[in-house]
Amino acid sequence: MATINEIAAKLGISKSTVSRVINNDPNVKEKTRESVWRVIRELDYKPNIIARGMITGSLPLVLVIVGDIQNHYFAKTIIGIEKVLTEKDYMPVIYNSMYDVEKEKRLIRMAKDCQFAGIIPMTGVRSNELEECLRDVDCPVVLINRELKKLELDEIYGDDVEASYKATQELIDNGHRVIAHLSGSSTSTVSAKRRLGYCMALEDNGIPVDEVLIFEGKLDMASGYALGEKLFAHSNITAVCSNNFLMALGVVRYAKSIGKTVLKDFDIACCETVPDLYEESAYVYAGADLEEIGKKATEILLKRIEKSEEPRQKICFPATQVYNPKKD
Amino acid sequence: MATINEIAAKLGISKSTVSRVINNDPNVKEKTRESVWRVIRELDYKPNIIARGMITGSLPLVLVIVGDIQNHYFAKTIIGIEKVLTEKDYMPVIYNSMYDVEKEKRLIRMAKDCQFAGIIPMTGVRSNELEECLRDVDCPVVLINRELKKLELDEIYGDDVEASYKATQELIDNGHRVIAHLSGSSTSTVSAKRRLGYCMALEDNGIPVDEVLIFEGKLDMASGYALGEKLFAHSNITAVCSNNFLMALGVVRYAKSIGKTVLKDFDIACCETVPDLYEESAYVYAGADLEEIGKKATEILLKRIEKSEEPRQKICFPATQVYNPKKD
DNA sequence: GTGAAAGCGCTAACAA
DNA sequence: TTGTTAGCGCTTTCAC
Repeated sequence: MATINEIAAKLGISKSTVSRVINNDPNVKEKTRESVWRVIRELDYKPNIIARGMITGSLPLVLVIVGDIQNHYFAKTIIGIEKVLTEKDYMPVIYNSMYDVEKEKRLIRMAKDCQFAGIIPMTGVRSNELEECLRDVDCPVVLINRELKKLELDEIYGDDVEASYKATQELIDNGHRVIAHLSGSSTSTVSAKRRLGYCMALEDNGIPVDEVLIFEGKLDMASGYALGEKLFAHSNITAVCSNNFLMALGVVRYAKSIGKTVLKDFDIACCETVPDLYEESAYVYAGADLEEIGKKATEILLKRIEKSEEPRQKICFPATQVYNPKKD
Repeated sequence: MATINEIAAKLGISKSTVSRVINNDPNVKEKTRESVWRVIRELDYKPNIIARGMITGSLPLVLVIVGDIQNHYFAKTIIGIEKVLTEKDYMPVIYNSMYDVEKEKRLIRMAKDCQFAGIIPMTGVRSNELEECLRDVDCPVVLINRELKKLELDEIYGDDVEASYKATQELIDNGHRVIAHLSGSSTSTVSAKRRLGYCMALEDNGIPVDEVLIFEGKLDMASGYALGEKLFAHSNITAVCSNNFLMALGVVRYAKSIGKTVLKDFDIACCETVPDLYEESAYVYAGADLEEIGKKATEILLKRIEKSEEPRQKICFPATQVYNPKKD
């Protein structure tokens, strides 16, 4: 690997000048600049990121923590993050925590030790310990879809209350009155908001909230399947407002196993956008544009990395993507 | 952040001794060692990974390239990789290429520039350019489920021919004779092998291979859905051997849209293990244990990073996980 | 416009 | 068993 020294030696100039050229310092004579670039190309020189990192104190790496990589909710957001990051020569480091706070803490510490340029935590788990951990890092942090009350961080999030409200409203519009809600853990901010939107929509339509109709589970398909069993034990339930798509899939799978069919025997809604193939399917849904959320968060993170002193931002993306198979 | 110098100063010893303690050099008096550790704890000292990296020439980061993070095939393997890696204080850097060779090349170059400790490419795309790119890196590389003929690299892979063979055999055992095959791109080694296993099983059972029954597509659900339409145009097809699970899901979804039901109207098999919730479902499948593959590959990579001079390894994991809903 | 020199935090010879 | 020294490749003063 060629170094800055070799280039300097080859041209009979000092390495400072070479460094200036690499870093686009204007104080270099045009001729010198050109000859340096020429040799850089000749020698296929690549700056040593680690050596540079030692001085600048950081590496061009951004840690992105997601709860479950198989969940399209995270996957779609990651697409947006990656687009912005790689464009600016930063490298996304995706970490799949499986909602395990200990794992997340461990990775954040590693990112700190490796002097990452930034961190984007995207899991919805509230956790004091994690908050402590995040307070200790010395790089910018932008939160996606989560709040950390004690920390003054930029926050980008979809309007989950609105999404859930709209999804529930669609079910009500379809004529349903006994609507179950599948919720995630109550320690998740996102889940809490979606539960709230569901309750608000019911109340605004004069339907009393019945706690018995709210089922709590994990956010995966298996959990949806398990809750499906409990849920259909209530013979009077005609619709389900599911926290997320994966759980909804699980419910539909269970329903099928007992001979019930979506749209015919019951309606089901998700409080988030669905994977592409399901965009015009039997699922009612309402949610924000996840890729845009990912992009926006990353843009803000990059600005912070470049030491922007803008005031703290809290950006809410409305639930613009709404679909109801019985309407559209 | 405390440094090695502060610790040395505080104890009135040299930084070399501190460095020795940190790196578990046996040539340190027990008393000295203890006092150093005490101060390390007092000052909450963390070694600067970047500074260390400058000397050792590498960072404790391993790049893992997958084609599609939403595909459980990759996700399951990643679980195994992450377990081994974090245990040894390495950090997994997952990159989701969406099967885009350009993106992969870019990330590999970044990993090289950042002096990553190792790379695990897991996409099945054959590509000369990628091969060039991988030849240039100076860290160990272990391949999962892919071959690079020109490079002498360790390779860990599931026996895809066997998986496909077994899956097809199960369909034949169920009485099928007109079995379609959904294949991935022919530039993918894995896809080519699965196609081969399908053909071999047919031939071994005296069923001539009919090219018309082989459909090529992308490896996602949408593609399966699209191919479903072509496929069911052949009214005589009674079973489908799908390259992967996502495509199979797509087919089943399309089938449903035209009123066809799995197990009743047709059988479908996947040449890989399925996500947990589908382990005892309507899908026939055969495949290797993906988590084990991930673990094994990572163990070998770690050994290479520690300069093990073992001969090159090619480890094949047989398709031990077989399921047929009509048998079990 | 350019160069010389210091130094980031650490490891690894070599010396004692 | 420990200390001294050099240096990894780069950026960044500070002179000139």
